Amino acid sequence: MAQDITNVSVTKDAYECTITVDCAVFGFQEGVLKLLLIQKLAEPFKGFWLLPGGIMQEGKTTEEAVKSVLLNLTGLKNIHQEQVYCYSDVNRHPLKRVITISYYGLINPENHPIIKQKHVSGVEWFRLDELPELGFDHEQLIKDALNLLKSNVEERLILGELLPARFTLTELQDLFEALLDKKLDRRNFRKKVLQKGLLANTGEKKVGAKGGPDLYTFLNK
Amino acid sequence: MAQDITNVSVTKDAYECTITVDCAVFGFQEGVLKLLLIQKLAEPFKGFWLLPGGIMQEGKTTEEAVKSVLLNLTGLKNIHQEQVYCYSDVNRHPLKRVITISYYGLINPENHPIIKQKHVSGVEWFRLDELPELGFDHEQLIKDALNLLKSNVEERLILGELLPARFTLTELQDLFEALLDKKLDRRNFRKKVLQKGLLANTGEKKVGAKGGPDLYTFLNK
DNA sequence: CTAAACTGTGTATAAATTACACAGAAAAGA
DNA sequence: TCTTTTCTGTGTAATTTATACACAGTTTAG
Repeated sequence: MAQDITNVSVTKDAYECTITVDCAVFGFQEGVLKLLLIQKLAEPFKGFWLLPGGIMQEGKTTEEAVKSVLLNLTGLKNIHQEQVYCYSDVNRHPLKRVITISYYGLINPENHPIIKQKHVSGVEWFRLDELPELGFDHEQLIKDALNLLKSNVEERLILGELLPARFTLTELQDLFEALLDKKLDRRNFRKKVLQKGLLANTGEKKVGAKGGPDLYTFLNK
Repeated sequence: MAQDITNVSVTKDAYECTITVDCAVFGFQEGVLKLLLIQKLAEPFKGFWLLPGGIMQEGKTTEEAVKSVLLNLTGLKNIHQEQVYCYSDVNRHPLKRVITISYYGLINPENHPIIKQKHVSGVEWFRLDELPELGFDHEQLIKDALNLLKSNVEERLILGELLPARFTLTELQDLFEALLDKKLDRRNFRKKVLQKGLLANTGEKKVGAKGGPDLYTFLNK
């Protein structure tokens, strides 16, 4: 019953399989959290909306593959990304066996114009409560990505590129409220995020804003 | 500058790469947390101690690959396992490009005798503070696995197979103290774990133990 | 220069966490 | 069998953390 070593050790002729990456790109737009989806032009799942995704090319890391995929499908570049999970069910893709590493990204859509590339029939931002029917197991990937996003935001203040280099605490709070989908008390919110020790008051004030709010930055970044 | 669709879409001839899995098997033995390592019989890293690991075979999920690898190298079977992270650096393996999905497992060594298989020169439990020099990037994998283990234990009471079906709160606390590497107050510990709502008092007492401690079980398992 | 909209702050209350001690139950040993 | 030892189970006071809440000062808009 014991199997041979060739079954587990890495050899030149070891079984290989295609690696794909999918990326849930979240954008904060008009005060609400949205998700970027593409519409497929070709089978499988032609016409369905999906997370942007694709194969990892030779010599690339999965992180580099995510960058390449996003550029090729949506025109997006320079996206902060976090790894979510590896999905390896055998029948995830109808054409051939693939393993998928999923990521999420966080961007400010104003800084990242999306440019539909020729091999997709649509690229659009969707409100999270108005998602269309999705292909593959992408509902699950989105759910998992959103959970990780929330815990990264709340516990580690990981906000990707949603904030400019210098920002006000109100801008930060608005973000929190949209991402976590709940209203927060201003004074308590400030106490909480400041005592994490990740923020520094620049001593400068934002001009052109009522009240003259202080500008903050992230300390270790 | 825009790349062609063939670079990202899944096709029959899409680039493929070997998938490996590594598993940090933690065991709770003699009141202390240990890690199971194997010693390699062949290059690369011949003679080095490593996490048990190996390739994913055709038609298997990564979870199944972990099971197969553990059986083939250590004789272990039926191990609770949790996915940790996917490592995709291009030069992780000297023989060829591989992508590694890492897992951790938690077992009670008394229930799982380890049987050195013929293609490894050693299989041993090591105390975490007495780990030998390790091959590959396994120091990093262990660090990441241990972090996830701790947060899974503390937040979600995920204890794998370290506990029998029915156990006393003292047994649970001893586990916590070993896994988290700190001393806990008995009364406060009880309040905390009980209010998670994951445990049920069976109403029975453990026989053969002083004090006649109550036996508990996990509710949803 | 007045009105409107925003910022920054402190305190009292509630909730959660921590520190701490003793009586009862079972086993071990005389 | 009874005395000692070792373990279990529990409550409360003190501290820390989280929550609810209001007003005076600053800036833009008109």
